[in-house]
Amino acid sequence: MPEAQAPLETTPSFSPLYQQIKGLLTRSLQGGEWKPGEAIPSEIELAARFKVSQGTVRKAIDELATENLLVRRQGKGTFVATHAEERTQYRFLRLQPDDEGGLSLRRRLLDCRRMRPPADVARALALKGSESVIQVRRLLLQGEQPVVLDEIWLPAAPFKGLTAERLMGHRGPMYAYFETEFGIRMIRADEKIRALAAAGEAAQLLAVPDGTPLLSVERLSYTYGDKPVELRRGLYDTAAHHYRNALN
Amino acid sequence: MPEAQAPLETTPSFSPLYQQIKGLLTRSLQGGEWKPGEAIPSEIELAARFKVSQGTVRKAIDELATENLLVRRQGKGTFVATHAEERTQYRFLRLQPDDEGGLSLRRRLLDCRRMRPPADVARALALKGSESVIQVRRLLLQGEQPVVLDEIWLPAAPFKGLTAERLMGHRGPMYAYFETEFGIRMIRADEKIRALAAAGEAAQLLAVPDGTPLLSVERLSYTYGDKPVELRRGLYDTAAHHYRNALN
DNA sequence: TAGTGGTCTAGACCACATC
DNA sequence: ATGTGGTCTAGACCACTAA
Repeated sequence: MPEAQAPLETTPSFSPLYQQIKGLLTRSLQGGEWKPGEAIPSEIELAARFKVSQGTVRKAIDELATENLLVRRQGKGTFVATHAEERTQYRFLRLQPDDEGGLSLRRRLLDCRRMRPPADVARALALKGSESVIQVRRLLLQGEQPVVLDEIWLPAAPFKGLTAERLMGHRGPMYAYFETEFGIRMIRADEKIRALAAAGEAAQLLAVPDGTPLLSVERLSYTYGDKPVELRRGLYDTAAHHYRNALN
Repeated sequence: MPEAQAPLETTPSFSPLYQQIKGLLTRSLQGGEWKPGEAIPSEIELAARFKVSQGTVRKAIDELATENLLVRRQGKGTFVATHAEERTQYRFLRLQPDDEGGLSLRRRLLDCRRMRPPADVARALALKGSESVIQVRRLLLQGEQPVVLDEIWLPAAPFKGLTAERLMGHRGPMYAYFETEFGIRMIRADEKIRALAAAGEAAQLLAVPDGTPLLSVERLSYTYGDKPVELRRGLYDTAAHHYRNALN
């Protein structure tokens, strides 16, 4: 017979049980109890652990799945999302070739160095005054044609040990590398997009004339707990590609 | 005692009950049984109508709510979504001023005329050879500064009677006007974004020098049944604004 | 107070994957 | 055969809104 459940926590402020469960699951994810790609315990198991019904656990997991923190697979289990096994790669890159076709880009690492962050970078990453950062620059090429020039800023502390050689060495998405090597998983991002004219070194690297209009994409990526951990400034040559966005 | 429910439809192919309910609800929305802004019947009522449990109706409504076709309001009911009463207006416009502040734009109608569609427009709107279109052009201004130049293409048939005078006359979002005047509601859209250089009339209208990099935003909007009903080509001056996008 | 959506439970059964 | 997620039900109670 359904009875009002005992409150799971003696919090004074009200929040639905499944939200509390969701919080507990998030904490376990954040704390590394289950790693990217691994299965989390079954719904029944979690229900027993938290002393709630399966339906309540289910609703919590449902929300985490729509937020892309978890992935459900019928018959197999529920897994921690990972950038390593994305469907078509590129979880966050919205670039598409104009002529319907798959996007397959080669990477060319330009440089990777540790430095004091410019003021705006430090502000975006919410860094204290003394913390340094790692700057990575790279090109993405379609065949021989450069399409994207990326400038990536990472806080040096959590990415300690990141070097050009190691970056070169890995296969697959950079975000997958961050997961396995540094235990940092990007869960969402905000982008600011504008148009600007190619100039100087950027124009040279992208092999376009000075003054060519480029898409400027500034992406701030967050891990668990809404903590910003990556600032990425991309210049996209949209001569043969476009940025695709679905509005729902 | 829970029993396997009788199949609601004698469809040979399997689909969950709540998906079938969702389909029926969508058909009612499409058919205009409930109009934008109106309340749909309560969950209990719908459950009785469809001879399923409230939970099943609930799940169907949940999905339609996350797709922004319906809006739930606790204690009041479930309502058909409308562009008329959006939170911050601008359901689809992702433009934001660089300095944190609200976006408030004036509209200036440039022209509105009926014509044979260019081939690419006809293709995008999936028009037969003989159908004509209405082209609307307008400016959006921040104070005295033009920020957006829109070129809007609509199939003439469903928008029969649309004139410059009527467009001028209405208040509120254009999409709200389309709902009340023509019974056409935009439910989702796809955008293709690129950078290009201002030229000719567009540069003049936006009051920028020739060659100024602009954001080109091509939006194809869909009504119920994934039917494309509007092609909008916007040129955004990103000198003091940017296109904001959240990646989840 | 009545009506609506929101939460929670318990249990049955289905679909899928694996052994 | 077993275990996982997925669907469906029936019923109780909570939170919010409006008369």
